[in-house]
Formats: sequence, C-alpha cells, structure tokens
Amino acid sequence: MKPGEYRSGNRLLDALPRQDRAQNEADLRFVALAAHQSTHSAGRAMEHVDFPVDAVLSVVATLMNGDTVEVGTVGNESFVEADAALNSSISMRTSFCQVRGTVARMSITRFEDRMEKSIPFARLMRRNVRAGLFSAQQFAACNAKHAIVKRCARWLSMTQDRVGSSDFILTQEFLAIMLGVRRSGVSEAADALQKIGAITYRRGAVRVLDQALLNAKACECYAACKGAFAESLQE
Amino acid sequence: MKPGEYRSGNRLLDALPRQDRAQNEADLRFVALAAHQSTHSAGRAMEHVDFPVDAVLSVVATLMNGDTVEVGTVGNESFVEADAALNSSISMRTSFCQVRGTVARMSITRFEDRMEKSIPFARLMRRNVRAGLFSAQQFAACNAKHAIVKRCARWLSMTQDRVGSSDFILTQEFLAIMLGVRRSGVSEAADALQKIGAITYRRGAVRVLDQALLNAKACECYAACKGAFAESLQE
DNA sequence: CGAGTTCTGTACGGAACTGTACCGATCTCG
DNA sequence: CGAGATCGGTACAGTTCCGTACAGAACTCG
Repeated sequence: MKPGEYRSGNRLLDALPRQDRAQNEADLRFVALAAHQSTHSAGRAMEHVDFPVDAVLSVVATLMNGDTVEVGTVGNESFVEADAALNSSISMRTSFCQVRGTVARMSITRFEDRMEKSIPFARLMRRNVRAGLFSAQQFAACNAKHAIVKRCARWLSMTQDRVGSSDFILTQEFLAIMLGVRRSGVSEAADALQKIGAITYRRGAVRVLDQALLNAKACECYAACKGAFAESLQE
Repeated sequence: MKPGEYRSGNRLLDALPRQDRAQNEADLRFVALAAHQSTHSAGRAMEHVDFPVDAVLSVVATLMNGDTVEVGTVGNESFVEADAALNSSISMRTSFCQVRGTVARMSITRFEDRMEKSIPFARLMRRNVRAGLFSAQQFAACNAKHAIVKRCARWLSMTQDRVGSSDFILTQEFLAIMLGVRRSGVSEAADALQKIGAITYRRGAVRVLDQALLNAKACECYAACKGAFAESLQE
C-alpha cells in the first residue's frame, strides 16, 4: 500500500490529508471492545483516544443518585474523548462501548503530539469536537421536548448508521438508561416501532426492517446531528 | 495603568497572562446589550465574539416547530460563540442577551489571530470551551431527569452568580422558554421558591433573598457547571 | 435436559407536566 | 390620566411518563 492510502476504517481519521493518514498507520492499534466495556472514566487521566471503526460508544453523564444519561453517541464519524482536543488530558465524562466492535486506539501522547505538530490534524479534530458540542446541545433540547418513541427512533437510526448494519445487539435496559427513561417505556416505544414495521426487537437483537420509515419516525435531532458530523468531515 | 494590569471585567479574559491582558485593551470595545438583543445567529458567519461583563447571554437550540431550549448560559466566566475556538467562524447556534448588561466585544478577525499567535490565549479559550461542552452535556442530563422547580432554582442560582447582584430582570415567560417548559409551570415553581423565602418574584423582577437556600434547592447541575467553569479559569 | 439467569411485555396507580384559558395586577406611553 | 400592552397567578382536563411489580419467554451453562 502506498503512503497515504492507509485506511483505518474510522471516517474522521480517514478524512485527514494524505500525509497525516500515512502517520496513522504507525500510531494506531486496533482493539476489540465487548459490550459495556469502559474506555474512559470521568475525572481520570486519559491514556488513549479511541476512534471507532464499527463499535458504537456512549458518553454518559452520571448524576448523584447514580442515574446515567447519554450525552454523546460516538461511532466511526468521531472519537472519544473530546477533552483531548481541548487542552486537557483528563476526561470529564465516562464512556463505554454500547455496541461491540473495533476501535482504532491512539495513545494520548501521540494524539497531543499530533495536535501540536499538524495543523490539518488539529483543525479536523477541533471541527469534529464542534459537531460533538452541537450534538450535546441538541440532546439537551431533545430530552426537554421530544417524546420517548421519537427519541428511541433517533437512537436506533443513529446507531444503524454507525454500525453499518441492519442488525445489532442492544438490550432495552441499556437503551432506557441512554435515553434517561424507564425500561418499560422503551419496551412500549419499541413495540410501537415494531407494529408499524420499522424494526423487529427480540431479546437484545435489533433489526432495522425499514430504514426510511425509522428515520421518519425519529425526531429532527437525528438529521441535525448527522448533518453536523458530516459537515465536520468535509473540507 | 501599567501594561498587564488592564482588567476587562470578564473573568476569562482577565485570567490571561499579563502580556495577553495588555493586548485586550486594544482589541475590545464595550457594548451595552438590551434584553433579548441577539448577538449571534445559527448558521451565520460571526462578526465578533462577546465576553460578558455583567450581561447574561443565552445560547439556544431552535427546534423545527419553533420551540427554543437553552443549551448554554454565558456570563463573565465565558464567551460566545464557542465555534470561534473550534476552527469555525460560523456559529451553530443562536444567542441573545437574557439579562441586560455590558459585553466586551472582539472582532472575529482579532480573535482568530490571537488564537493562532498566542498559545496561552488559545489554551485558555479551549479549556473554556471544554467547560461549555461539559455544561451542555449536563443540561442534557438535567432536562431528562430533574423537576422544574430544581431546574428553575438552578437557573436563578447561575444567573445570580453571573450578574453579581441579588436583583435582576427576567420574565417568567423567558425563563419558561429557557427551561423548555410552560410559563405557568415556571409560575408554580417560582411560587414554591417564594413560599420558602428563597426569592421574591414580581413582574419580571427577581430578587434573591437567601442565596444558600436557593442553591440548596437547585439540582446538582448548578454546582457541577460552576465547578467546571471555575476550573477552566485556573492555571 | 434442567436450573438459573436475563430479557421483554404488560399492568396499574400516581406524579409531573402540558395546553389552554381567563382574570387581575402592573407597567408603558401617548 | 386613561387606553393598551405586558405579566403573573390560578384552574382544569388530558397526556405522558414514572415506579413498581410480575409472569412468561428466551437464553446460558453445567
């Protein structure tokens, strides 16, 4: 493979200019993550930065009563944790693997070095953090205004894009935690989406039957976040 | 006044090292903002960046049905808009003045120039954006989990810190929009806070009677966001 | 195969919040 | 001062969602 033709499988890394892409080959190692495996802990120094390939990671805020709410969903269009691109090597949030798969892992040392030395690298990462900020803001509005079914459809739509498959493993229990609602609330929402033929949901196995229909049932936040990340990968 | 002793009144700008502070004097002009006056529009190129002195600005997400929800509150500990520190001169969100007062305004050109040329400047701004990201995430969790009264107390607590006064002007109508709830919901919450003697609320005029009590009634998100911004101003 | 675990569907009372409406109080401004 | 606009308190029916509980289905593993 010629230099610069290296592809990591993470769209953010692969959107770098040729020379930076070549550097990726040396800086990355691929790690298979199991479901619910933690990658970063709130308040702890980061040892590495993870660029998902086909895994989906969740960034969550943990409240004092122990409740957790998802504040960011990260797939092959982005990375965890954003702090690394904001002059801090301490992660503010906890993140873990939601849908099992592979991530391209870079040490925090290498990441910081490249932020400093490559203008295109730093620029692309920061533009991506901007999309992450947009998403967090969108989630704030979404959680305040949108009904469970729509948020549920949004999450499934986002996840399908990220895993690149119609099938993925996810229990209602975890989806409920992500959305900040009751499990039985997700059960009812998933049932509604099944009845209209958008998905099937059987014991942790989701299958998207009609992507267009599912997207249509999702709130506007799906398209908004997708657009923000897409924009951050261009130019 | 000796160089480096210049104080803008915005704590973020004033946390810069001596040399950068001196530069502020040339780069800033002070602008008085009226309540509800817009400073940035979603999708439009930024002409300037605003560092509040005693004004309080709101960053809002506008949904397709026209509803707006606050996704960031900005006072003298921060600035709008974060995008400027993330390699974009286009604002992703709309922001406007919530509590009237003064902002220190810098042209986007000067801001970008300083981001590029001063490492301490760029570092401080990015650490501040990190706190802004943390806040947006916290709001996402807050909107999903916390009751109106607590969110209301949070907002008033945050605002009092930012205006540096026990009195400020704010209609329930606008507070309702910020929290993403009904106006009469705010009316009931404000009434509850009045009954316990934390505040008085009369026709758009809020007076905080017992700050400690108000803070205690606020959800944990008040302290969490305050801490995040405080940390971003140190070192 | 059988015991134990995990996961989902469903139910029910209750709490929180919504949408809407109306009135009175207060402020603004000619 | 008086008309009009703004703002806040209250009410009520309706909806969404919560907390909790329980049973059955599906899976795991010895």
